[in-house]
Formats: sequence, C-alpha cells, structure tokens
Amino acid sequence: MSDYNKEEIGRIEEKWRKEWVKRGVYKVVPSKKPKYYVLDMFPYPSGAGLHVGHPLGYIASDIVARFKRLKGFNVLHPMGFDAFGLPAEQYAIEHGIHPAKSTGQNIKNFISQMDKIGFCYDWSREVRTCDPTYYKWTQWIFLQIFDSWYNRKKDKADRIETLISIFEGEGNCNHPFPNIKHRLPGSGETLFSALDWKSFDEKSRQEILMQYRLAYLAYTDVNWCEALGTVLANDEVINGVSYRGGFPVVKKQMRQWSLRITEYAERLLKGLEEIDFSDSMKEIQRNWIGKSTGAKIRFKVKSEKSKVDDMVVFTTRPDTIFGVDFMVVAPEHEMVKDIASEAQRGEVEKYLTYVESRSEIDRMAEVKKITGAFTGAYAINPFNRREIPIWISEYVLAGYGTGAIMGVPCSDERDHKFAKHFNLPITNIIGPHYNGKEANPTYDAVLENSDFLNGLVMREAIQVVVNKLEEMGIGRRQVNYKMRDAGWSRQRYWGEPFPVIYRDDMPYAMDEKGLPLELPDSNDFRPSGTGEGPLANLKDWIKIGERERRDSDTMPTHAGAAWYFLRFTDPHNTKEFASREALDYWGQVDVYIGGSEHAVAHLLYARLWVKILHDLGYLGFDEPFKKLINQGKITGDSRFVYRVRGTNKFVSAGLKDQYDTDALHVDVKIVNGLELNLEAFTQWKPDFANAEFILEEGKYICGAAIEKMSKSYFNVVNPDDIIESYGADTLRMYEMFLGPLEQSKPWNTNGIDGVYKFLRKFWNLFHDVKGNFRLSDDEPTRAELKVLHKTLKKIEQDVESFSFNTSVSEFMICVNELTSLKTNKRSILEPLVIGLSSFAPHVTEELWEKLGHKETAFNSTFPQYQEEYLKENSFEYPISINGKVRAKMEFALDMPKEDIEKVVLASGIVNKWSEGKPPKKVIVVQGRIVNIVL
RNA sequence: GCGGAUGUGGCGUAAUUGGCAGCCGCGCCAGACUUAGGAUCUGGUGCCGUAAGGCGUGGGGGUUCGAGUCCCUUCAUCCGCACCA
Repeated sequence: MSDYNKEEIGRIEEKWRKEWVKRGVYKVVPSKKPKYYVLDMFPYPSGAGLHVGHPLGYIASDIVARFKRLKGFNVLHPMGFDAFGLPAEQYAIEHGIHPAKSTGQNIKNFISQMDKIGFCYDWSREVRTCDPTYYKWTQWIFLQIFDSWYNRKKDKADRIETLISIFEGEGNCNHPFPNIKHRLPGSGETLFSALDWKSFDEKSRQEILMQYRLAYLAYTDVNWCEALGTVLANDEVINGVSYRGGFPVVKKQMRQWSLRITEYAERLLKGLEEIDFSDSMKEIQRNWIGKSTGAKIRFKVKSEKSKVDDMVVFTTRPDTIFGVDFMVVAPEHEMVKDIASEAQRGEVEKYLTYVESRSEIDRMAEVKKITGAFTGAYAINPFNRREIPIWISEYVLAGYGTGAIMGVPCSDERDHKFAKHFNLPITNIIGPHYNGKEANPTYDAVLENSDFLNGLVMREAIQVVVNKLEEMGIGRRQVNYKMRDAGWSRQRYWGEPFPVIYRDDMPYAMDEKGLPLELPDSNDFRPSGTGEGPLANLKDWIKIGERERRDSDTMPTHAGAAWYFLRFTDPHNTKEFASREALDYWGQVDVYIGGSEHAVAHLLYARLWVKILHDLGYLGFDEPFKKLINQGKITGDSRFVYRVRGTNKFVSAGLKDQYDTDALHVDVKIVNGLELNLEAFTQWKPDFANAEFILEEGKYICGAAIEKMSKSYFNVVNPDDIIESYGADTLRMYEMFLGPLEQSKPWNTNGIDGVYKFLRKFWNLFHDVKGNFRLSDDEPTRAELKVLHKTLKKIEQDVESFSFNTSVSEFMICVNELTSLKTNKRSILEPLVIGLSSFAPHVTEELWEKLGHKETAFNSTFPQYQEEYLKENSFEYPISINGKVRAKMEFALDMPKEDIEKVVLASGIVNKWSEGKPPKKVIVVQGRIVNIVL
C-alpha cells in the first residue's frame, strides 16, 4: 500500500513538520538533566535565500542536537538572524524598500526553507539583531563597555567609577595612559596628580577618562571608501579595495568609536589554549593578534637642532645592536620634521610628497620597491657612541611598535636590501653566517664586532643586552601586538544607534530607561557624503536640545553577533540581557558550527565581549565557545557553453579549440551531467532562441568549472529543489555523505541516488513487497543482534567525533546486511529507527508511529549497544613468522596477550622453525599474533 | 616570503590510529526480472598479466618484523597573513 516514493515522502515530511510544531517537541527549558548547547553561526538573511551549501553545518549541528538529546541531555539548539547589515541598506537605496521590510521577508523565507529540512530548532527562542527588544541589550552591553576601563594591575576590566576614585586619591601615577603617546593638553605631560585631577574641569576629566574607557571615541585613521560613502573595517578591505564591490579605499581621519581590544590581546591569546578550535583557526587568530617579544631602546639623536627628543625603537633582536648601520623611521613619524638637516631638507620633503601621493593600493602592489631618504641626523649607539644615520622609508609602519627601527643589514632581509640599495656600509656581526649576499636572521651565530657581546651566542646575548639596557635606564623588555583596537562606528543606517548623548562634544551614556534608543524611521538611506552616515540627514533626531545631540553613526554587524549566544539562553527577558540563572545553566556553547570566514572578526569580538562581561561580574565563564567546528564550503559546479565569437553558434566543448569562442555560464538546471539540453537552452533566454549548435557525436558537451556558488554563475542549487525530488531526509543524509564535514567540496548529485536507495531499503525492511507494514516479534538471531550492536556502536563513535560521512556508510552497511538476512524483527528494527532518527527524522518518525508509539521518536532514548554481540567466541589467527604466514591457530577471543604467547611457544610450531631456540620477539596486536621474529 | 592544511581506484571517500590498502556510495561490466523506466534485484569491478604472479596510497629517502599512517626531503593544490622590525 505505501511505497517509499516521492508522494509518500512528501506526505510524511509535511505531516511530521506540522506534528512537531503542534506538539511543541522542540521547546526546551532548564531542567535537572545535564545541558548541552549546540549552536550554528546565525545567518545574515540575504535576499537570495539558502543554497545547498548553507545547510551543511546546520544539518551537522541538528544531528548532534538530536543525538545528544537521545543520549539524555537537555539540548539547547536555537536559531536566529544576524539581521543588521549593509546589503539590506543597499537594497533599500536601489529599490526603495525599507531594510526592515526586506529583512523581514527574507527571514520568513529563510525560516520556511529551514523548516523543510527538518531542523529541531526551538523557534520560541529566535532572536533578530535588528529587533529593538534585542538591540536594547546590545546597546546596554555597549554602555557597560563604555563604563569600563582595563585595570592592568588586576588584569581585568573595572568600572570607570573605580578609576575616578583612584584619580581622586593618587592621580594616574599607577595607571598611566594606555596609549603611551597620549599627552595632557596644555602641559604635554603624561602623568597627573590627585590635585591636578581636582583642578581639571568637567570636559578635561571626560577627555582623560575617554583615554581609558574600553569603548572610546578617538580620531582614528579609517578606511574610507568614497564609492560606498562609508568607513570599512579592516577585514572588509582586501588588498586595498572594498570587500563589496572592489572600490578603492583611502585613509581618512574621523572621530569614531573603538573598542580597546588590545588590552585583551594577551588574554585572547592565552584563552586559545583552553578551547577546542582547529589548529589552523587558532593559528589565524594568533597571527591576527601578532604577539612579538623584544625590547624598546632609546637612542640619543644628534642633529642640527640642539633640542630633539630621543628616538625610541622596538626590536625583537636587541642582540644585534652592534650591527646597526642605520636607523629608519616611518615617514609619518613626528620626529621627522625636527631632525631633518638643512642639507637634506629638500630630499626629505620630496620623499614625503612622494609618500603622500601613493595610495594604499600602490603601496600594497609595490611592497618590494625600496624607497627612502636620509634625514641628515644621526642616532648615537649608547654602547660605542657610534653615529648612525637616520633615514625615513615607507617600509617602516607608523602604526606598529614605535614607528622606528634599527637597521641591521646582516641579519634582516629588508634592512639588507635597503642597505644595498642605498649603498650603506654593512657591519658583519655574525661572522661566517653572513655571506655578503643576503641577510641571515639566525639566532645561533656567535657574535663578532660586538664589543661586550663578542663570543656570545645571539640567543643568549638578547638577555645580556636587555639587562644592560635596563640597568642604564635606556631600554626595557617590551611585548608588541599587531592587533589594533577595533573600529566600532559605521556610517550606515541599518545598525544599532549608539546609546549616547553628546554634551559639549563629549558623549554621555543614556539612562537605561531610555533604551532601546530606537533607530528612527527614514526613507533616506544615502550617506550624507561628508563621511557621516544617513542618520546625519535626520536633523530633528540628531539634535535633542540647544546643547545636546545624538551620534549619527551606528554599530557594525559584529555588535549584535558578539553576544547573541548569550541571549538565546533567555531570549524574552525584558529586565536583563539574560538572567544569571539561565546563563549559569546553559553556560558556554558546547559545540559551535560555522564557516571559517568568521575566524577573526566575529570570533574575536564574541570572545572579547564575553571576557568583558565576565570581568564585570555578569558571567561565570570567560570563553564563549568550548569547541568550534568549521564546516567546509560547498562550491558550485558551473557549466559553460562556447559561443563562436560574433555569431549565435554554440560549439561543443570538445571542438571549441577549432573556433574563436567566448565561454558563457549556462544554468546547471538545463545540463544533464555535461550534456546540454538543447531545447531547454533555446527557451532559457530569448537571445538563444535561434541558437545553432555544433555537436560532437550528436551531443552538446558543456565545459565545467568549480566556482563559488553564485546567482551570476547560474550554478546555485536550491535545497528546496532537492527536497522536492528526494525529500529532506535524503538531502540531510546526502550532504553528510558527501565527505568530511570540515572539508570543502563541490556540489554534485552524483551519489544522491545511493542515499535515496538506502532510505527506501530501510523502509522496505518494514514492509512487504506489496507495501504492507509487517513486523515479526520473533526472537532475534545472534547474527542480527551483532549487526544491530555493531551499527549502534559505530554510529555513536562517529557522531561523537563529528564524522557523519562514515555514519551514513555504517547505516548503509547495516541495511544491506539486514536485507540479506531478511530481517523484519521488531527487536532489531526498533532500535535502528531511533539510531537513524538524528539523520533522517521524518521517515523514522513515521516508522516509529507505525511501530505503535504515541510519543515522538525525538523524545526517546538512544539504544545502548551490547559489547557481547560484537565479539565472536573464538577466532582463527594466522601466525606469521618473519613476515610470512606459516600456521593458523584458534584462540579464545578474550585471551590475554601473554597467554597467547605461551600457547604458541608451547605448541612447538615456533620450535619447528627456530631450531629449538626461543624467538626474539612475539608480536601480539589486539589479541592476535601478528608476527614471530626468530 | 611566512604560517596552516591537503594529496589514496574512473569519481566522492574509508582504513579499529603503526597491523591483510581501497569499506560505503557513484560510475562501469555481466546477468535476472519486467507493465522497457534514468525502475528493481544478483554478481563483478585498484593497475599490469590469459594465468601463476607482480605493482600499487604525489616523488625520493629513512625508522620498523611491518608504514597510507611516524621521521627527513621534494613537488603540487587549497586557505590565511603579508614590509609587523
């Protein structure tokens, strides 16, 4: 009566989709059970909807969630939407549709697509970052960050009020400015006393506090993109052009919000040790943080001007100090204008003009180009009083270290090239390690020409030099990080407004009662063009009174994403961002699944916010994600047709070299394998209605390429289409079967029939040839039990280790074996239904019901496998001697290794071959004699 | 340039972690059935060879009784960072 076919699958899947919602089976609340938190990286709801690549990670997490639930855990498995962002805003500019409206529609579409795949999300916990009830708390957390400073003495964030009382009591002598370059206006000092503090007026005090706040305003160099009319984050700029659109990006100074993430650099780095991320992911984060240990050294400067500041360099190689042949400072360095000599002034100015003229793109494109100019000034080596010429060059970056370096040509590649290019003398301090042709950055050389360091190995000399520098008071150990503070302002409409009010140009936190500060309604999403965002156009909103105004910027999308996993624990709380009880119960995310493209930005900001909230006492943990899995990307498999240039003739791929052709993407839907469906092609686009074809063997063969899945390549495969023809269960299992989760792979449906057949075979175990449900209550045989328990064990191991592709294989083997055993016994099939239910929830739920259960399969328990059925009583072991199988013996399976050795030795087989001498070695592997060495 | 990863049949992949390489699926070959379907079922399928046998996990070398797995070296591909002193 019922066959596992298209119609039946459609009926079953729709039935259970509705039933699960009706019964509310996916709703979770805290309980006495142990918790397990499985999280997906929530998507940005783009207008294009989901393609088959998106659900890969979601399917994996769904399997884990269902499996853990069967194993007795109380599983939190929520989903939400990262709904603020630039695409909706650009769509609004182009089509006049308000971002709120298009975003809402997109979300609706996403949810319907996701529901079809059968995910067990607790939709009652859905969050949207663009919802005021959500971003109220994004703003609130921002204010907590604004109201904090990093107490380096305690190595944690503290409330700003603690800083104020420190200033009132002792000034800032124990807590100098985090940014060492900062000076008090007027005096130019870096330290102030308690008395000074009391003498400062309100604005000065606020400006000082701003230097300490973890969310602060400052004039920063930002990536200004004229074409997009906005500022971009570092990770939105790739090779000097914008990530979206590829428009040029230039530096511009703007007063912006930043997060002082640099204060957390060390903890973000250390934290990596205790969390389970892949090596490459950790490495990318380490790289981004970019810690390097070295020393800061102060050099006296000799120049024509009598009073000049010392120059300070950062180096990781203080041991090479006697090899310094020149100094280089960044062109932007403030000392440049002071030290340039009369004779060199022209050169220097010419060079500065040149640097100014170079765009970011030029600079990146020509990193190898060596340029520079001599300033005419000299630095004095503190140990041997040697006068070292000071140069400027753009290869030294103003933003890293001190913006000045010591040039050691014999041990640094770039310095060496610089010296060669400008014909500067090269001092060899590493003897035979330097060949005169290229620098050698070794640590192992014995130093020469190095005064008191002569004879020391470089590695050891580092400490000796630093100790001496510290003794002399002209240097000290220093750790540097590449990471910069995170720019947190965006000149956009569709984001969280900053919950602050400016008074006398200084921002003050809004009262909590005023939150959320709602995004004002608007029809004008164009940037103001002056660098300010669209909100600046809403003058009435910006201006509050005569002296007060709002911020016209909004937060980046990272803001909402930096804490959404916390909100899921208590999504409807109107009093707090989440209750401490909920946070303590659900705690850290046990498994976080998502793409590696969020390696730096999102994960670092999420980790940062959690650390700050932890420091302020809101959280009991300071790492959000215990384990991270990066699912691979599913790429598209594009097809091409070849049009003979200037004609409407299309030539098959095998013959295209005989013509002058252009390759055009063709919709993968009208290509079967590589063969083009000619009729469908002529109907595809009006241009091709009269197309002519040059065929090979009567067929038109298309070209193929693996590319990103994209609408414009016509290679997008929609999961809905797969579900339409095979059902959601097949889609789920096939995506898992495709290969290891973490590996990127092209989408193809080559093997999907195999998975589909598997589900049908599974179904047929329960049905006779006529499709009638039939089941036997007979006692299972030993062989059947063995198949069952072997499968259960494998599945459990595979799912725990996230190798879902092998799980699917195991199920296939199981069904093949049961089919050939003609098994239709309840005692065997019922546990398998539960075993399979994480992977194929719809068909198993239907079978579960047919098996007579009222309660949903989702609420059952994963069956325990029985070790005894996995074992045989005895086994025939081949006995190899010196690598060749010489004999076979039978042993009890659980016989200890030593006993096996004894039996073999007693048997005389070995003596036969070893002339009575005991063998050198008897190798027993897993209770099995593998080899005997004579 | 630096860092990370990967490399196994015609294809996607597997290998109890050092123990009979190629499980499972696709494809292909042969057969059965048939209401002729791009259906279903059964058997076969790493390569060379009629066979016996030989070869085989990108290449070369090493450790080991034994290597896809460990070590050295080299090549190729992908990803990340890229003048970070």
